[in-house]
Amino acid sequence: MVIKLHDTLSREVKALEKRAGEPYKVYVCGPTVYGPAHIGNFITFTRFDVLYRTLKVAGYEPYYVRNITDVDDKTIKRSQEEGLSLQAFTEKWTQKFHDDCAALNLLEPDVEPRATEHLQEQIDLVEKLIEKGNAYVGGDGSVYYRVTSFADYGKLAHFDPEQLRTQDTNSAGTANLADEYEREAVADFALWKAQKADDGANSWPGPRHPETGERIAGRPGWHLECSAMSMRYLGPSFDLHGGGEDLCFPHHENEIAQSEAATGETFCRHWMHSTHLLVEGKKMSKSLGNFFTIEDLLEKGYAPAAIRLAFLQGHYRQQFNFTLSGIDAAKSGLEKLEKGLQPLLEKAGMSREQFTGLVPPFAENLGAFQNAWNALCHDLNTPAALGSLFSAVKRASKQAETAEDAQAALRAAATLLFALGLPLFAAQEAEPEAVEVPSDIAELAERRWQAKQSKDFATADALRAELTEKGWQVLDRKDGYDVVQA
RNA sequence: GGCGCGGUAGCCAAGUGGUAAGGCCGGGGACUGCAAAUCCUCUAUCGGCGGUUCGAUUCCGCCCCGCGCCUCCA
Repeated sequence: MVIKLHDTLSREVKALEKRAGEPYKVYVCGPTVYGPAHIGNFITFTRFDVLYRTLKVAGYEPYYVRNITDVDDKTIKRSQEEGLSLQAFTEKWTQKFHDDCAALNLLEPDVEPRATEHLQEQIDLVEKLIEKGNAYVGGDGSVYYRVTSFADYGKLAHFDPEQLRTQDTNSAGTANLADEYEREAVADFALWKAQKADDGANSWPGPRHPETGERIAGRPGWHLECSAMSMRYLGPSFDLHGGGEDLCFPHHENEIAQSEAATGETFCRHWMHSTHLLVEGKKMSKSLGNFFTIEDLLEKGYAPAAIRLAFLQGHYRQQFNFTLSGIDAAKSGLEKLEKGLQPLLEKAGMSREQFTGLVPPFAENLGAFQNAWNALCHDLNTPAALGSLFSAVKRASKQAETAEDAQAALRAAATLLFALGLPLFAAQEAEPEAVEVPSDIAELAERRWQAKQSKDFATADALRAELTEKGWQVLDRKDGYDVVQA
């Protein structure tokens, strides 16, 4: 099956081309580990996870690289504030990131390179750019990329190069001239930042100065690590590169400039960007109280699978409004899917464990689930896929006549659920039990049961009302009853 | 200012030149003494005004409203 995706560079929905005999090479810009990632970060990573899974199911044999940026202004500053070494600090947050990824059922990338572990590749790249005339040492001793040396600069973000060169204010309206003496042009960006006093111990011998031949102490600039690491693991030209929409410019634009100037080859054939989310209708911010980490949501009692489903209810190129009530809705939806599959499991003679143990993909007709799959293949349309998935579960239950039918439908369902990364039947361990029923409540419930047994419904109803008032609910069974908190 | 996106039922959200998927919530019904659960079922002419067309929610133009990037924020 061919997957089609919108490409930022051409601004078209294009078929992804798998090169025979080669894996499909994907690079996604991972987190900068200076604190807990928030749901905005994770909706992006979840979307790329769905892409990765979909590529797997479709037979693209994806090779997925997602980096960890563990050196920049923020990581250095915060580690110093906490009195930790950069390494210890970033390790802590990397671990936290991994925990959250696992909670959200994100598959691990094939490689997860860290910036500080690939300094040599970055230094080599800078030296090559200096050598080719694309980079220079600025007034402050840092190495800058000469934007005018790259004719295609601006092609990804579709910005006018001339305007970029001459733009003297940024979008906040502030002057863009702070370091005009350090750089030749305002659009030039740092490849290697010369050591500063407040960098502390976070300095490495860098590229050689073109005149003195001495290594410039400092640290890599932003953008550089992604060029160096993507080419290290995927080669000078690979298939797909992605990240959040904010990375389109300047980050990805600069990656292209660095990489293509150095290699002369097309850096990447397809660019995918994930639109930012709104939370409760507003841009997420701490002051508005709508800023959430995964941990925040888990502490509020939301199930990770419900969070994931809520993420997928929106299309990756469409502005999406994430809400807490949306997670509740997703939770109900998840339960509906599980209940909807029950008749198929029974007909197929399959247990829940056997079902969740199925390892897709299955190369066969997807039957009722074909539409859902088609939606995923068409620009990763997860909302449409989910819509079709719900319909398909219902339809498959009705249509399945034999155990074989049911089994085939379940394999198809498992394939779709794998692609979406939705773990069903996983939340069972969260059963209540722990809640103790107070003795007075238990006594009221027992009296109601006795009243009911003796057909004294008036008393039974009165007792039920009393229990409800106290926040408890009686659920009758054929041979008894349960008492739960309302 | 430059580039771009969106406005579809109470909420979330697909989609199509020929009168609109799905999910949540809510209503009605069936079934249970009641309740819960379950099952069935119901709820939109697609921001406004023009144009093209046999026919537009879907194409074009204008307008209104909301939003994103151009800030080392995914």
